[in-house]
Amino acid sequence: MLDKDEVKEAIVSVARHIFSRFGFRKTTMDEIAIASRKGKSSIYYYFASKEEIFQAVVEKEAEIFKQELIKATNPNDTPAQKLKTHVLVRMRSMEKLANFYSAIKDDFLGHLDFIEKIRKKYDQEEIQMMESILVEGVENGMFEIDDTSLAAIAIVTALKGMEIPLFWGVEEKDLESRLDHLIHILFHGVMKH
Amino acid sequence: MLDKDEVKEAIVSVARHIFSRFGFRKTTMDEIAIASRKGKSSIYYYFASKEEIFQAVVEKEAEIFKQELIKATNPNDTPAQKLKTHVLVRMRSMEKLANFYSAIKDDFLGHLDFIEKIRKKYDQEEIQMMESILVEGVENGMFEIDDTSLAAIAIVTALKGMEIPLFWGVEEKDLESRLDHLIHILFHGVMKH
DNA sequence: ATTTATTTCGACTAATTTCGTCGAATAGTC
DNA sequence: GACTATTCGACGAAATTAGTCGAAATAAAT
Repeated sequence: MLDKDEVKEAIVSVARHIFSRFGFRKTTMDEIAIASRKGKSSIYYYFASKEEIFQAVVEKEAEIFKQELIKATNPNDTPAQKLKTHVLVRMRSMEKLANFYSAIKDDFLGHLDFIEKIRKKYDQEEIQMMESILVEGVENGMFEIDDTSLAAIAIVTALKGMEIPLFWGVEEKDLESRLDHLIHILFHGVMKH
Repeated sequence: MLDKDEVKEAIVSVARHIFSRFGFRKTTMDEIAIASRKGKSSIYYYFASKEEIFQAVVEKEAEIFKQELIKATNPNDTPAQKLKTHVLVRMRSMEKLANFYSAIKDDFLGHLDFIEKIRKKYDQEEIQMMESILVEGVENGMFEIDDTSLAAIAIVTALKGMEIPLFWGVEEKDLESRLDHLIHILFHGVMKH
């Protein structure tokens, strides 16, 4: 017999696909069921509601996002290299998510409070990652920062600011050059001279 | 005051955009209204129903398609050139429509009989265009065809067959080579030797 | 084999969404 | 001011959809 979790995984994967195309509101349970080759009631055997499926999808996206950041981190890199890699990988991963987020951006999702929770949790984790890079840089004398905690928050916040144009379809070239600028500014504002 | 037809045009244009993204079923009148910066009732002032808007969109697509074929026709070309141009322009225009058709392909549109009517009308017109090319070719001795009417139907039918892979996402390279083959076959089966 | 637990599904209902209507309000014209 | 053209909010009817329930089917356990 197939493991229950595997079935759930499969449903989430199918649902992610449909949510990416039609957003939350326009995606129906019947569509998810049919695409999963199941009856609608069978879907409810695994998930209590449409929101619960959506939550699983969002959590999976967030987890993949985090893993990509971790995977890209080479422990042997200098802190400066780590910082640059982090920024670049972050944007590349975000681009992959852009479809998904632009599909759901018109749905009113304010009533789904788990989204805010997930966002905060992963925010926190990314800030931790960033801070440990900064701390390492300070320790080996490469960076010069008074309050690494505040600096980490500031940098992550700045990076998040750069997501926004992704979802509103700003020209990519413009985006790349902005990214270069940001990296440049980060480095020359942060490197010991 | 703005002309009534201009407002209708604007609504059709907005609607085309939304239909392309969500298909017929998932597109709501409210969305069309909001995107047109109007109340929903105002839309009904110009169109009697959602179907009527959709019909206008389909007719516009068909008309643009036809105009592109006409525009691409250079009267000074040889019939052989005209035939080749027709085939190429047809596929290029079809590619532009592929989004629209793949968006609505999952909706059950069998109950909208005007679609069939429009299709038939433009079918007829394209066959006429094709036949006049063939006739011209026969008259100046370039082509050798017994029944140009039947031949025109056969060729247009073959071309329509090549639309299908467009909507199901076959590899483009494969498509291009198929197109080359078709043109090649058409010519060497049709040119007087 | 029989019982028990797991999984699927069709049919149904309640809640929501959406179409389309109507009458009133607003703006533009004579 | 009267008259027409246009917009809109509120509403009911119809359709769609989320979620339930019990029964059927399938697999596991005894």
